Amino acid sequence: MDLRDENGWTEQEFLERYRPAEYERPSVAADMAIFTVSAAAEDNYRKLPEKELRVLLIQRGGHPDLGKWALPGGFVRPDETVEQAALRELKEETGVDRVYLEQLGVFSEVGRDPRTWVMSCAFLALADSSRLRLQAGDDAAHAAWFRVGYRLRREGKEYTPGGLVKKQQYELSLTSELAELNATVERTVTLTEASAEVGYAIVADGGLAFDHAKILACAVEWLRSRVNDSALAFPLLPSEFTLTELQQVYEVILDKELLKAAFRRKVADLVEETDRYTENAGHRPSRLYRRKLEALG
Amino acid sequence: MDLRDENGWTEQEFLERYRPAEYERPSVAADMAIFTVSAAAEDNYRKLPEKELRVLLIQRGGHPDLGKWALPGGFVRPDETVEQAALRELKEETGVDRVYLEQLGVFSEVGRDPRTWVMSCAFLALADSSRLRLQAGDDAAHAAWFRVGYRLRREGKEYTPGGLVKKQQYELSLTSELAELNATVERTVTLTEASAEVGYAIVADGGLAFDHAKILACAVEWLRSRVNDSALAFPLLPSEFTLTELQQVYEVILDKELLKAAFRRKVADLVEETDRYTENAGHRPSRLYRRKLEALG
DNA sequence: AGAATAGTGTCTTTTAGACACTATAGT
DNA sequence: ACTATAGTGTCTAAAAGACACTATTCT
Repeated sequence: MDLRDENGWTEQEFLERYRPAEYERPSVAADMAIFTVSAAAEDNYRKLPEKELRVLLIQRGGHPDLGKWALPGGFVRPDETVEQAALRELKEETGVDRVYLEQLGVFSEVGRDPRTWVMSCAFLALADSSRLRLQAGDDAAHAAWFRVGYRLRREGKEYTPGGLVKKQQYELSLTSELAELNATVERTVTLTEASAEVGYAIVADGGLAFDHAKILACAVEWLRSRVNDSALAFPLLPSEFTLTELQQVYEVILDKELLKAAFRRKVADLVEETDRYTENAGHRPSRLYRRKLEALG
Repeated sequence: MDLRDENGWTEQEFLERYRPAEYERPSVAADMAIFTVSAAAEDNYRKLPEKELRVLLIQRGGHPDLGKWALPGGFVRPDETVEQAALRELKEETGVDRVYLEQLGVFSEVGRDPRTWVMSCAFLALADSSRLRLQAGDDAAHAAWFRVGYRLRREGKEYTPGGLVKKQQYELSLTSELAELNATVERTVTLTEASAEVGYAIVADGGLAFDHAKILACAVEWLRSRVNDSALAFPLLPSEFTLTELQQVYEVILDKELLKAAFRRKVADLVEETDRYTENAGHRPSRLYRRKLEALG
């Protein structure tokens, strides 16, 4: 590039003279909501165990928010992308390295971290529970998989001049052997002629650190809104699975029962049969399926 | 909070002693793809003018990438969120302040800015063309609305052990009176049993600065994938519009013609009639509709 | 045999696609 | 009168919902 700027410099000359600006810079953390679907305990040998949606949380071992539960994560380094940082932290804290990873968004509310200017680049990760092994990180006193519940509790509309504001309070309940957290998040949809805006506010953090209740609410909503489009359920299952297991993943994410026949029709093109069946189930065995790679793009 | 950490400090004591870590920090820019739908010139007084999807680009007046075209944007400040930064920059550069704004994601590839470590938090904004007035910012030699084209040019699949890689080359063409840019972006979908990953790479930047061809490709794909769910089309229209105009917005985003009867059935619940009609159109006048606020959440 | 799930068939309802038809201001 | 769009009706095809029925293995 031989173009010269108003100082008569080429790009090369400009870069040699360039000194990072005096602007203040934020720390950027990659935090992630890693979900898995695991089987609850079942005493009746005949019945299939119920599936549960679970998310990994780590109890903070230092200030700020000492003792509260937080999403695993860490700061992004200059030699990596935010995705690489997320995968690195995930590997360090759970030992998993091949997961489905998706950006949720940047959470940058002023004052969200009392130490300094920190924005969080939040990720959603999905992993097959059979491949997980949990490793508590160095900064974590404890780590645990929490059962996730997310339900609408209250809803209200309000008409304003030229618009409509809709407020919904969702209860986010997280349960594990170590703790039971109940956070309340308010989702506000502001609708005007020209724009639409969705905002989240934490009404009660329920023992979750920073603004992580908000991130988790976004993560669950993201999951629910996208489970149908793409093949989001497969990363949550082992490579061979029954159609009932696949259906249970959908049901656990949507928190809603689906009809078997319709579900099977819908996923028919996404999977392919194997010759194998489940065994010793206490009832009729079930054919195992594989994800059909040809499908989807 | 009276909890004490391993040094015996309370959170207050910890924060008083806290010094920002020595970690290197990135600059974070909020860049945005602001779209509008405007009417092309039409010589036949009877015919409706064709609609065009347009995006605002600014020609860089300084190094690096001097002379190339870039998305408007600027650095995030410590006293604002990334959304506020995007809106502030938008206001400064276009004079618009009430727009639909959505996070697209963080683009953080190492070396994407030759000066220093800069990650871009990319936004998609939608605005009604009748309300726009363009103001060239201080750092911009020129600014212009570019007609956007985004088409698949080449596609290929490749089977790898345990997976499938699908590569698609899209041509992104941007046309204005000032310049005609043709970038090529490769979209790579990597599918394995456990995960799925979508990556973008710039094959040819066509005169677009930094990785902005990639951001624009993501923006157009985001628009196309979401135009149906939510009421994405309304921010692109004035408050009263004809159903044909609404349909044209969908068509211009999807780059595809839709059937009138089916389209009207689909949007019937999203709009409400007014008593007003278009006038002097050279043909039968058309009823004006308004967005129905009651619909959607 | 009985329990519990696997898997299929079919009827109904809803939604989308296709296309033809009528209606009407403006020149 | 003619043009170009506005707007509706209807047939068909595809997808989703509902539900009943048969099949099968393990205890």
